[in-house]
Amino acid sequence: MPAPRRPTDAELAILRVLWALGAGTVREVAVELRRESAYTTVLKLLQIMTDKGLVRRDESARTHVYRAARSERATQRQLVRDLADRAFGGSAARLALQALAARKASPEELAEVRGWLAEAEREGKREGAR
Amino acid sequence: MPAPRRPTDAELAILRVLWALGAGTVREVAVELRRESAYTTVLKLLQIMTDKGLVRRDESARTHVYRAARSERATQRQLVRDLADRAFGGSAARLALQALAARKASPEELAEVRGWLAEAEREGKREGAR
DNA sequence: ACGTCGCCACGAAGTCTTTCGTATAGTCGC
DNA sequence: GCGACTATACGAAAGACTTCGTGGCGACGT
Repeated sequence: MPAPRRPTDAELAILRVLWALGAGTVREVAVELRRESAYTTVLKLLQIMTDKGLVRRDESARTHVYRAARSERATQRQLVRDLADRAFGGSAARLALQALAARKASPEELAEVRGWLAEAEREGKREGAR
Repeated sequence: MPAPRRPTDAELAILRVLWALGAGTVREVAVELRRESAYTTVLKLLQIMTDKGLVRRDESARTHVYRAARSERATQRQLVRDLADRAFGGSAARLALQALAARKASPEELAEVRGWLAEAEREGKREGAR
């Protein structure tokens, strides 16, 4: 494996569908994106993505079935890291703060931030006491 | 202004230099990126970026001086929003959480998160009491 | 058996991004 | 004025991204 290149916009749109579906045929993905792309466009993209290793293809049936090669979470993490490097001097935390400032969060999201913060402070204290 | 398209990788690298310098000539930017690009490459990119409206150019002197058209913060915000839309279902908060999980934060950054959280909860409470 | 339909493979076009070489011209020192 | 050194402008090439048309092949109904 040479180097895991960052998925392009069109590839990401397809990955989103595959993550939601779990797995899907070309037609299923194309239907999901119906306004955006013709069938053969989706097919071509999936072929390219197979070559790149972004998706895996089950060819046992005549109609192939695709699934994302990496999890949504792992891909998100890669994209976040990439953006942090390109635009935030490598600081994911500063990226996070900018994201928090961008839009209002739901109560659930707030709770998650609270939980993360508590965890981070616990760790900080433990190291500080050493 | 038609629509502020997202800066490409090479453009972002140049913008980073301009933000750090405040303003700069082609040569100054090129020196900053010395290992990465030849002088004329930087020049060409700056010309393109001028057309796109990403930078502004002062031509009063023979040696032109460039500065970023939009602030670092505004650009970061645009990129965050863009990534949230493309990979996080539009939720900037979920993007933030992913970023927080990615790497360890410094005490200062922790404090900022704490401050943001306090603010967000104050607002939530006020709305809840209505 | 044959027409129709769905499926995959492939190629090609158009655009965008990035790179750099070459051309042209201003400026300074002598 | 001339040469050396700057500067900008422009064009071209190479690669990536995205789009879709065409062709061929198998499956299925009648």
